[in-house]
Amino acid sequence: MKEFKFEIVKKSSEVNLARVGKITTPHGEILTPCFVPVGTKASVKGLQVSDLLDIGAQSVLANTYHLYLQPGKDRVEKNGGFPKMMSWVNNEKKILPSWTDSGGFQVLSLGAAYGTGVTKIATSSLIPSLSPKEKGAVQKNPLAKIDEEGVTFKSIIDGSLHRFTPEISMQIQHSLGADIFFAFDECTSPLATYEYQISAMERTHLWALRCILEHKRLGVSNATGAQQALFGVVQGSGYTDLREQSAKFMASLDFDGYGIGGSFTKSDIKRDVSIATSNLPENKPRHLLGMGEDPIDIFEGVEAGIDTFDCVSPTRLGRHGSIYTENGRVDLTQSKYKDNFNKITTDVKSPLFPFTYSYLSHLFRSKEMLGAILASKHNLYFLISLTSNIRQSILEDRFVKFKKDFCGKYYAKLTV
RNA sequence: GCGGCGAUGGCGGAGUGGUCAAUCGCACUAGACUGUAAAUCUGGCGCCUUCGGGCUUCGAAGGUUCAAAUCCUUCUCGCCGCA
Repeated sequence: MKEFKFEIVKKSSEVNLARVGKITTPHGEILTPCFVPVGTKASVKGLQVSDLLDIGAQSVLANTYHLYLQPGKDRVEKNGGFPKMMSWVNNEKKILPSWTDSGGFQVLSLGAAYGTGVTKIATSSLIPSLSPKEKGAVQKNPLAKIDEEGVTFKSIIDGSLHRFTPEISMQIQHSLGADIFFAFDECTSPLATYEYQISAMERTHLWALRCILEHKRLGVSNATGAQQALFGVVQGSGYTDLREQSAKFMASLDFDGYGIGGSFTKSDIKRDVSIATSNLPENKPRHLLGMGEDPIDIFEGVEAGIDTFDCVSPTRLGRHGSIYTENGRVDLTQSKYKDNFNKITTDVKSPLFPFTYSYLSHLFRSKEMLGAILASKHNLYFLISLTSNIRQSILEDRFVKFKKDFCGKYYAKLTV
């Protein structure tokens, strides 16, 4: 069986940290930079595996907290792991590369952020001037409570209590059977104080050690029998000193690769990711956890030395009626698209190629599920293509021009 | 023709003397969404506004009352029953 491996295929001739790479897993290769579709509950919402193959998806990422709650780790294990369970296979029926997230994001989404409208990206600079949304944030009845040893979650399904520790997250992820999985970490709120960011980061560091020990103790995946790769997660939020400290600590541990996690201030993402990657070993892959709603985040992530991205935005935005176009993001539910009889895209490979704005507008207004499906597939196609084109542009030493051309169009004023 | 019931904002439908520009749902409209609590959520939705408030509304016209979507009279229209 193939072992986990990462090779740098080419370093960018134009941008310091950017590189083209290849991750080898027991279930195949992932060419980087690339975008990883999120299939939280072993389902990329709205899409079949054949759709994912159509649009060039190389791997899929599922979630530990959600699959643990439903259908439960034992059922997933008895299904042969989540990739086999969802038939994440190529045309030769061979299982494809996969990932699981550790539940660390739910520490934020069900904890400090729960019910507040706070997201991991702060729109304004950290503490002094909060956006109205953030000012109005009032925390009540969080579903996640953190202590030094782990996190107690209330089930989002039935309110029952569940305990996650680094060890338990490792055990669950061994049952889920992904090729690559993440250490259990604490994703903090971008609004937390500096003092809190330090204590949370230190806790995440201690948990990282425990994850490595438990992973070694557990050995190969109980679901697949394959050796899984464990990625440590760099924290530190929007503080450069903490990002550096966290990256150096994680780099000192024996991880197979690294996730850059936690919260960011929108304008500082590139700076903070660069600090993290600069302090990580060059010969190991870096994944930017949960980032990619905005194409500029992907460009800047690549410039900051990121190899892989995952993000729920393409499917969530698509379900909610927004699509990416080369001229920017378009909200198909706006009234002006009812009578727009232009084709949405000239790209024959997009699932939206045959259709007019008016038709998609109709699908969303009449609440036909096909609208959400098509838009989700299109958005994933858009981001997967974007990362693939970025890869090609680096190989051909024209990344800077590609970025300029793309962003010039995407961020110009909409004229649809 | 007689009797009964009904007519409320784009639609459905609350309200049956004062706290009603009028609950609520739908539709409409704008916004949000970055390791999925999300096929979701938030705002607006008579007219005007210096956002304090002002103005005109509940089939039509009159009337009672300090006060009417709510009570009375007539009319118009609709539905049901009897001829």
